[in-house]
Amino acid sequence: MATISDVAKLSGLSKTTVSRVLNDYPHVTKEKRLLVQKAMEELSYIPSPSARRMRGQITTSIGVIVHRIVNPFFSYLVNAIEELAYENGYQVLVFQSNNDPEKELAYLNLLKTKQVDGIIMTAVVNEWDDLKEYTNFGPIVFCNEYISDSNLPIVRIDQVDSVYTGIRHLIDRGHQKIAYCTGGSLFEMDGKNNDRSIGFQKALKEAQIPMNPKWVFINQITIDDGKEVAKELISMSDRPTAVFAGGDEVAAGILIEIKRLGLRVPEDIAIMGFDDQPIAEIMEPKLTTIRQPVNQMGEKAVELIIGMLNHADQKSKDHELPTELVIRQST
Amino acid sequence: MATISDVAKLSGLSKTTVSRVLNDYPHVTKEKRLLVQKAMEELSYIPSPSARRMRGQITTSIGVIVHRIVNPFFSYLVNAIEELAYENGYQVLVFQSNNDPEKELAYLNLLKTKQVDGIIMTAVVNEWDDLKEYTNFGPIVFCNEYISDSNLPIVRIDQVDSVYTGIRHLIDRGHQKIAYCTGGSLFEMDGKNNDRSIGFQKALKEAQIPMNPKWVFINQITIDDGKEVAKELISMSDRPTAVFAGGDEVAAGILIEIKRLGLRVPEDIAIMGFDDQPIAEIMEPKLTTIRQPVNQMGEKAVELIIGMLNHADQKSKDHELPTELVIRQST
DNA sequence: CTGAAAGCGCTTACAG
DNA sequence: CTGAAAGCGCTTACAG
Repeated sequence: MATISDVAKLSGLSKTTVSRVLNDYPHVTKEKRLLVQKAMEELSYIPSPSARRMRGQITTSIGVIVHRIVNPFFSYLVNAIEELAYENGYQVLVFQSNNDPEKELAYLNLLKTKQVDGIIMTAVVNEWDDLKEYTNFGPIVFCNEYISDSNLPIVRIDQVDSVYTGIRHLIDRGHQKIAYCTGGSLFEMDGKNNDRSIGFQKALKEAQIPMNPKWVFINQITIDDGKEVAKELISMSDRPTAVFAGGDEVAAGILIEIKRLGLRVPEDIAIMGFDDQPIAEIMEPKLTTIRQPVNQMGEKAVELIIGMLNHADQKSKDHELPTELVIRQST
Repeated sequence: MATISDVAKLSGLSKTTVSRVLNDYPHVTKEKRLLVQKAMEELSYIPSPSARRMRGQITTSIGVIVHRIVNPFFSYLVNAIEELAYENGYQVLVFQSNNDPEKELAYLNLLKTKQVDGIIMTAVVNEWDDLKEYTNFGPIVFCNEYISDSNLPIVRIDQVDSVYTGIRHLIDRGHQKIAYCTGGSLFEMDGKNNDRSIGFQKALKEAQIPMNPKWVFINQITIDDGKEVAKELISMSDRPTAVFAGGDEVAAGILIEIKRLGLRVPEDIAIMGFDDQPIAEIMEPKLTTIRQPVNQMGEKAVELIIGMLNHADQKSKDHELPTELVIRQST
């Protein structure tokens, strides 16, 4: 590997000058600049990122914290992030927090040690109090999940309104008994799941439907979780006629199990999901769902991070992207 | 951030000694070692990876080249890799080559610049001649796709036998007209897809069934690709009675479209997939498929890379993991 | 506009 | 067993 010294030697100039053309420093004469560039070309010189990093300079990697990469919503998000990052010369590290606060902190710690230059949090499990110290060590952006009560930029959809719209759709279809599945837990006071449940309650209240706590299912994430929900639903004496799931995987699980148990969708129980993952199109009947603009979300987050790395001012903190109610056959 | 000098100062010892305890160098007295450790603790010292990297030493990141992360087979592979890597203190970078040879080389180039310490290639698009120069710059391991005619370690399943078993299953069910979908292209002389087609031809030959080139579909990867295949299949005057797809996504696409067009599976056309992705269980009828041990594959690859980074000898080049024929309802 | 020198945080001969 | 010093490949005051 050629080093900066080799380039300096070959071009007959100093390392300083070479470094200057490397970093687009203004005051270098055209002739010297060309000499240097020619030498770099000839030696197929690539500056050592480790050395540059150590000097606290240019950086080229972004960490993305997800709950789990095998959830299609997250893999599509990572896909969008990786593609735009690549175009900008950045590499992407995948961090699976798997709902473990310790793991999340361990990943954030990589910001301290300059292993990554910035972090996109698409999942968040710690409290803001435990998170905020890391903001001193590099840019952090929320994308998907978030803590409103923070000073970080947020890329998100309007959770309140999206869920409100979904529940309204169910109500418009004549449903009064509506079950609700969330990936979150009880007692969240901030963030995505909290906003969603506000949307849920708003729609119910508006239609003067009392909420039945027995029909609320927390910590529901996977297809298998959905199957369990379906079993519970069916065993109830007072059974809901519709169920809203916070993710298409859970919705799919419910759908599969309900059909297996001999009931019809949507006639006996209507089901709607969230995200609009490929699976929504595959189910029979096809899932009604709320489409998230996953590519735009990922791209916006990359844009923000790179902007912050270049010390651009963040004009606005909140970046809200539009969702869309996709009505198919399950409602 | 505390540096090695801070630790040296606080412990009253030299940087050399601190560095030695950091790297488990043998000849340090217990007392001094404890002094150093106490100082490190007190300062919550974390060695700078950039600096260590620059000295050509300990490294902590592994790149994984995949075709595209949104393919569930790859996201499960990355999941397994990330988890084991995390346990060993390594970070994982996701590189999507997206079938682009240039991108693949750009990623491999990160090995040269020490941005990653090793690379797991789960996808490979370049020829060995263009790849081999990179082997000088750090460990590379094939996992999933591979080039047999190379000197790199390979983690793989027995492609020949797996496909052979699949096709045999179809033949045993009475099928003689069998279509074949592969993600590869024609004229591949080495690697996964070549081995698969050997398995395909072996099974046919053994049953004395001539191969019909019209029933071979190349470059088939996504659900949408599968739908197209189904349309073509159905429009044929001499139509196959069974189709083998090299991935569950393609198989799912075929299944969906065939049903939509009013034919029955497996009565009119039997379908089998490959991988055993979650989607296989979701389809109706459920997909018969070949299960790949995706977790084991990812873990084995990490194990090999870390071993190589620690300069352990690679005893064997080939690591073959078992597959399983999972018979469900689509055949 | 250009360069010599110091320094980033480590490791590694070399010497004792 | 331990340490002073050189060096990894860069950047950045400082000086001219």
